[in-house]
Order: sequence, then structure tokens, then C-alpha cells
Amino acid sequence: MLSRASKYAILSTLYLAEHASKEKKMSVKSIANSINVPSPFLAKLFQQLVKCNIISSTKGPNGGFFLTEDNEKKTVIDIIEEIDGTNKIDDCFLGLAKCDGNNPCPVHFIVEPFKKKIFGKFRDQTIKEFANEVEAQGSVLFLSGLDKKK
Amino acid sequence: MLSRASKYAILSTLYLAEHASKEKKMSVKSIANSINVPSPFLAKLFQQLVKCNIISSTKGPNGGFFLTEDNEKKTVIDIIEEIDGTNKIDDCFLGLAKCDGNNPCPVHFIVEPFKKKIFGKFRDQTIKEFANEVEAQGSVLFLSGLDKKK
DNA sequence: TTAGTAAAAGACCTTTTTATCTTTTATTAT
DNA sequence: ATAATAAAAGATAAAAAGGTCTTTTACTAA
Repeated sequence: MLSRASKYAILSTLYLAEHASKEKKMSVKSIANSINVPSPFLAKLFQQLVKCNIISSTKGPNGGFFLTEDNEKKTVIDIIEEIDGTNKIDDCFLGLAKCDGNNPCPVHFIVEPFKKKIFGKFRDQTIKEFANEVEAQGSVLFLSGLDKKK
Repeated sequence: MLSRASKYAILSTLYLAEHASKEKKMSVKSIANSINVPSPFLAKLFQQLVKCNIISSTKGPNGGFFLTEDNEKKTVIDIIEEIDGTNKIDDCFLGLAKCDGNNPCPVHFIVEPFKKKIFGKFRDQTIKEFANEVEAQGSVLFLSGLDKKK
């Protein structure tokens, strides 16, 4: 549904929103270590996110990544569409090219309400709002020992 | 969430349950054509499904694939676990290695009820029951838009 | 018993995804 | 200025997923 790349991107952008600021920029390495993501891979993802104005960066000493107020207004869907090139959440769960209420796959009516919910959250909530909620709820952003096999 | 391989396997097994029988076995090619799946790839998947007794086959003229009564009692979860090597539906939506009510990822409480529902259906309903429902509801099993339906 | 059929087996190929490494460029503190 | 720092850029590599092809084996009907 989501690529590993977009999962990394979502988690690390939320992490930035929570922990970084214009005054306290963060390096790829420190973020990669914090959420347990391969740092050269994350560096590549961040390059892409900077280019499309989802996150910001400056080079040199005290440089690093952070979010501007503009960045904070982006959404998780923006991240997914940038990294995966499309919104795969919307694809049919069983792979049908054309799956809808009139032409439903065998699980369409189970999957549809879920998609509406998660899609709504990812589209209607800004990164900042999402990050605030994450903090308030004590949600976890660390992959920890993510299964690197499989 | 599901690999393409397991999607193919699920759809074609349901298709077999609906259209094949001990008296009317079906070839890989006819099934592959019907549901729009690459036939050499489906052949490989079917080999695997035969080996683990989810579907059955005989060689030679009038040979092909079909389901025994034993096969009909298998579940979609059996297919997924055989083809994907694990049940990826149960993985955390954002990739956390350990994601549960105490250690929730940012979307855990949205994803969890959906997983319960779809997992329940895939585990508690036999292939035969599922196929009957598919038939009754007129659900679609064809990957492409081309309606090959009756 | 033989010709034709269809699956089994296994080798092989391609593309995509994930991940790493090296060099260059921009920034800043001294 | 210069040395240190950290991201940008780009080349490369490893692994997984998806897909194809050829040969062998089993079965059946004429």
C-alpha cells in the first residue's frame, strides 16, 4: 500500500515537525538514528522533499533540516504523492483496475470505509496538526527493529 | 499490503471455486485470459498452491485445475500466507516493528478496526463460502476493465 | 502404443525498490 | 581566508518482485 520510502518520509517529516525548528535544525544522521532508518536512503528522500517544498534545509555548520510555516501546511498525502509518484492507498485492495460501487471487488465494501477514513486524515490534516496530535497521543514514530528481511 | 502474486492467487482461486469442478477442470491459460493475469506467472503460482493442497490439478488431456472438497475448506489467509510467506496484512501500516494499543503508530487506531474486519473475513470464511458470496453479490474477479463476465 | 495435451520443474530475464558511496557545493565560525 | 561542517548531486550496487521460456513428466484418447 505504501512503499517503505514513503513510510520513512512520513515518519521523519512528523519527527521534524515535532523536534526541529528554524533555530534547531537537525541532520539526516540524527534523524535516521532516532527513528531507525538507513541514513543514506533518508538523505535521498529528504533531497526530494526539499525540492518540492515539503521540508527545508540549509548547508554547513548548524545546518540541517527543519520545517517552515509554509512546510507545516503540507499534508501526508503530499508526501505520499511525491515519494510514491501516486497515491497507492486509493488502489483496489485486490488489484482490480476498475473497482467501485458498481463494479466491486470481493472486499470493496469492507475496504472503502477504511480508505475514506485514512485518506481523509492524510488529506485534511496539515503536517503540523498531525504532529501535534501525535505528540498529544504519545504515538510512536520509531521503526525500531524494522524487519529488514522480508 | 498484498503482493501482486497473492492478489492473482486469491482471484484465480475464487474463480476456480466458481467455475471449475472435478468434471470440468480448467487450464492456466483459460483462467489467465479470463481474469487478465500473465499466464506463465499464474502457472508458477498454481504450482505452489497445488503443492500445499489449496488447489488441485491433473496433467494431460482434459486435465487442468480444480478444487476438491478439501480444497474448498481452505481460506484466503492460507493463500496469502503461502504466497507471501507471511501475512503482511497484519504489519503496521507505517512500518513500525512493534505497533499495538500500548505502542501505537500515528494511525494505529484507524487501521486496527479495518484489519480486524478484513482479517476476520479472510480467516473465518472458507474459499467455498467466499466464492458463493462473490457469486451472489456479483463481485468482480477480473483485473482489467474489460468485462468478460458471463 | 503412440500422439497430443497440460501441468511440473527449473533456468532465466527485467524492472522496481531499497540502499550505499563518493564527490561537490554551500555555509559558518574562527 | 580557511577549516570544518552538512546538504546536494550523482553514480553504483544489492535485493526483491514480477514475468518469461524451455524442457520434462504425467495422463488420456484414439
